[in-house]
Amino acid sequence: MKFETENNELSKTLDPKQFESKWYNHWEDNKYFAPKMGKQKKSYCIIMPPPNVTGKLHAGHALDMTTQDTIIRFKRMKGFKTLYLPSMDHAGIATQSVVEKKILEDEGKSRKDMTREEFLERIWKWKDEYGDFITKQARHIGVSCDWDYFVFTMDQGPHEAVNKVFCDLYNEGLIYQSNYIVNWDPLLQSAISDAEVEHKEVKGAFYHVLYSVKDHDTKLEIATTRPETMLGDTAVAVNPNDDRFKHLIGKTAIVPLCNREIPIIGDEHVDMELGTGCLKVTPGHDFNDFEIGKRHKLETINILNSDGTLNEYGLEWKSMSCKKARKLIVEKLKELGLFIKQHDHIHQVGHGQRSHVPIEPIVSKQWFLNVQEMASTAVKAIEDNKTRFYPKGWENTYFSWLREPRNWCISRQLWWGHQIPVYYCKQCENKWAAEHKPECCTKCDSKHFSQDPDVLDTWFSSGLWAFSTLGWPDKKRMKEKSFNDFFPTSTLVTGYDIIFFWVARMMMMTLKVLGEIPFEKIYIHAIVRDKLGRKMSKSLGNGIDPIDMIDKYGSDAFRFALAAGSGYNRGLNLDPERISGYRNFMNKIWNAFRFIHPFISNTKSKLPDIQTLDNHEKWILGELNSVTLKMNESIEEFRFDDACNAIYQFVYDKYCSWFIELSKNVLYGDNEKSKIQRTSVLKYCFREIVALLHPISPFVTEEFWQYLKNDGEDLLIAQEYPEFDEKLVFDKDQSDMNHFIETITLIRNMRSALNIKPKDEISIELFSGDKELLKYFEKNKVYFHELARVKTIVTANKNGVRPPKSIMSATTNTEIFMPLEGVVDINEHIKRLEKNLEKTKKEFNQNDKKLKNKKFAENAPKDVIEGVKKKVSDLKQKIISLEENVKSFK
RNA sequence: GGGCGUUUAGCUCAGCUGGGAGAGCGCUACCCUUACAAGGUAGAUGUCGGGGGUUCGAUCCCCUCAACGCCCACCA
Repeated sequence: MKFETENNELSKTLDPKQFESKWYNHWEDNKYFAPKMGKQKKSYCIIMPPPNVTGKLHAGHALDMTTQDTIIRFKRMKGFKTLYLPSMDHAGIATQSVVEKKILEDEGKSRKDMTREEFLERIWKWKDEYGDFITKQARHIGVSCDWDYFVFTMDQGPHEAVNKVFCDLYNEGLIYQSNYIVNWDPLLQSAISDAEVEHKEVKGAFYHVLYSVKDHDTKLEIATTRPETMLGDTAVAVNPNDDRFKHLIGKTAIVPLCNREIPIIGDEHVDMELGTGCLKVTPGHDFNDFEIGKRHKLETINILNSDGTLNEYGLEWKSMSCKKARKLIVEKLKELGLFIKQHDHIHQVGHGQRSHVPIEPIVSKQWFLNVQEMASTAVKAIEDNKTRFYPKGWENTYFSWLREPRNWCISRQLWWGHQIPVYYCKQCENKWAAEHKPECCTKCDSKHFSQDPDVLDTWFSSGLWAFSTLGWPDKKRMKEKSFNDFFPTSTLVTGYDIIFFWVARMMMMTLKVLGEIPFEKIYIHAIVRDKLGRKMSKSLGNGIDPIDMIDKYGSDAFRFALAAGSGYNRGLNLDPERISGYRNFMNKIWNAFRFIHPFISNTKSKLPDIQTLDNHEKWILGELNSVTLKMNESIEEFRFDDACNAIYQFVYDKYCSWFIELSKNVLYGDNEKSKIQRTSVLKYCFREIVALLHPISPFVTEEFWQYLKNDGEDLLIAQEYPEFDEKLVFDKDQSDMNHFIETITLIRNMRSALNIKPKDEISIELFSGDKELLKYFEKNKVYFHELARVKTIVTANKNGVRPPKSIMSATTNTEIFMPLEGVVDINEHIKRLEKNLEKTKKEFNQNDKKLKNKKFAENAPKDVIEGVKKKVSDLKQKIISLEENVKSFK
């Protein structure tokens, strides 16, 4: 027992470091995380959204993992066969950049100085070295995943899944190669998908330039934000309904600078109101223009190199960046007198999600996945409630992405990733897809063939994650991993920022490949921000490092803070102060435990016979029972905030503040029988508290369990989760106790207001119309002394004679009189009484008015009317007694 | 340009299908009372963003305005 000091006493403060890693190792080493069939005879599976291999645990991961682990531990205790499957993503672009940068820094070598094989070897080496850093950190969070199931997206299993799916979709014609305009990231020098483009507001300008018309003396004024792309213009377009220009359709315009002759065409797309009504068409570098180009069979000219600089079409500006060229070209146009004017223009420009540089629309040969049909199937699955979003509102985000999908560009010009399994024969120009590297060409048997150099978008393999992690497509592996038990998985837990990156794609791919939904529920949690609601970022330096927090406050407190902030909200503003608050909470529980510890060692954990329970015991068990219900319901529907509040309040306000305090008298008293009974109730409640809390804060609760468990009982992680019990509902005891608490609080309030020293004892007289309640007070005389230092107490019916010259206060059903003793500031007391009176009268009037309102009486439901009636009569009584007391002093 | 969301105590937020507003932290006063000062007891504070409407009754429903935030959209 590590907590005991030299004197064999438990230390006053809880030190999480004493047991966190101890318990994690113990759980892991003894296979407590492995799926095991429990009483539910059903399984429950969550797949961890794979963190990037380059990653360091950030607050978002911590929230992700905490909510997942809470659900898993809850379900495990409920008796489900649970699997929390840990995984990791190769994160193509991110990882390749990191490693490239590192090699450049260390050795001054770029990727181009190496062969593909050499480079990949280096990445794998890097991955082996740093790759499981994040999984080590995850253990500090306490994730109860079965590490035997760990999968990396580049492992053999997922690789086979990727290849199989690719080939099937290819053979079905859904994966195709096409020359199409794509988002080109000039820094990565790769195509990226639409989802990876972020639009940012950029201050630019409209440049007005003159194009001359061949054999015609008019000049066309064209407005553009990108004058440099005129070098790739292959048409000028006007709206065919535009009277200003329609006579020019069919004529030829001449592009300045390169003097290319291009047709003037009519296209409805041109907005007559915008710019000058004349549009330069650059099919090679603009999405709209590309479409126009297709419609009019225009030539497509690519004026850019893969790094975003101008190529030979750039003439004298060749090899310059677009930005630089733009400036010089504008100057040149000015010289030539072709420049009219420019004015500022703020517009949205696409930037690479990873590289943060402006993306260039470029026409290139890429692989695409036709998602049209898959998308509508995925929409339907949610519409039909086959899978549900929690909170439901996120459906809209999902739908908005899937209802107008553009085909997914899945090829990336990178080396790190799943290489596209398409092969090209050098002999016969055959092209085919194959799951396994072929021996020879499928047509001509030639051994001279090459594989497509591109790799797949990282999200392609992630899209298969719901089933490739469980062994698919290999029958043997699927059996080993109990595929049939765990697929479809139960709940997907993730942030809203990847609803379309990941959730939508898993839905599409899984429905397509297996014809089933990937998961039954989708819980979308908040995005973690700093306490001011700002995104955590490196540049702001406002990031919260989970490991720091765990170090400072303990994993349990950190987890509790995250859970307490998680419900159906979209943002979680994490303030370290809060974590520290919950650290205090953990310490509070610890000290409650320290108090009961000496009494419970020889006590049974079993609940005593209900018949023998006294009022206070029934009360606490009733309260415990409600909390149990609340916790079960809340976790079930992902309202972790409610669950945390419920247990927090129970522990602080019920168990510690009242039950333990009320128990002292019993425990230090002489009645052995009551003592034993009270001890077992204290212990029983504490065991339940610890069990209820375990899914949220696993370490400290497991530690407590060691002191609480019976001989032969397993660890807490393997115990059953408490359930609501109808036998433990005690309404009468609950309401009596509430009156009691109210009365005690009021007496304390009076003491405090009158500046009576905490140690001084007082006498009081209680008047009430409720005989039962008076009896209850009589029975609890001793506690008035314990809790409010009341020396003598007299109870009387409300018709009794009030003591003269007494300080008075009242709840709605009890009047409290405190005879004057010593020097008390009467004026102060009268002031207080009058304030109270005013407040009570106001409340009375409000309710009375309502009652007198005919329409209220006609329309309001009976129970509401009854409630108001009762309130009015109680308040009236209270007013009378307050007034009398005021009078007695005047 | 579309869509979504937020606006409740000093701060961060809860308030389910309408019956008179809550929590945590912070703050104030008094207490080192033998579980806990990472604590105890008591206390203060809100025109529930503005305006209008429906209703006997609105923080909750409808309309409108405002502020802030997020997402989507092909850069004329």
